[in-house]
Amino acid sequence: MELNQPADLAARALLGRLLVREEVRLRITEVEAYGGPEDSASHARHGRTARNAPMWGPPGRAYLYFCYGMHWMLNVVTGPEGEASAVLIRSAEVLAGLDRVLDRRKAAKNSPQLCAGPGKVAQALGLDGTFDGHDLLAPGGLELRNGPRPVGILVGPRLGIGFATAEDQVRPWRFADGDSLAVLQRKTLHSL
DNA sequence: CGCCGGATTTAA
DNA sequence: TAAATCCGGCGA
Repeated sequence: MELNQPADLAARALLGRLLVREEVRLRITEVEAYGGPEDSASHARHGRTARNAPMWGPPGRAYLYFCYGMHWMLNVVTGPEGEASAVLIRSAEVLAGLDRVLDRRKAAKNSPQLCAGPGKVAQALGLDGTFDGHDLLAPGGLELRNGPRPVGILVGPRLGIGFATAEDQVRPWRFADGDSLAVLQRKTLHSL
């Protein structure tokens, strides 16, 4: 699964792939690439720390972090071991296990936006810090599997990175399935 | 050691 | 538009 390559390329390769945990199956519809210390928007921007250590690990592992004091974010580690990069899973569609997802997502109704947003994706899968470093390519727990690739891909700047340099803020490292409704801020995206 | 602010979501 | 809510990273 082409994860051992630069984050932006790996990010595109992750669109359409599946995240499976027990009866819940999600199809990835939106992602964002984050690079190493040279990327001022990345958690790796201050170098290696206990929190971001998984980003330097082998590709195909999970990197989970807690944000805004209430949300877990799921990333797929990419690139060669020893170099920091990861792909944030931003949105997904529910292919199976809808009852379980609705139960976990509390008040949410079954709309195309049910898992549109990184916090929502992690919540739908019931993820937390115990999945940090988990091998997504091995059977058991949370698994990443092949799925139907998107026909058209949309590209645009990453969201929520106002703290980054102007250059990194406009870097077109957000990717989405052009045919999916589970995508945030469609207006800021354009065809690849 | 204390402060600042964040790869967000939700409801008003 | 703002509140919820907490910990990582930085400066002192």
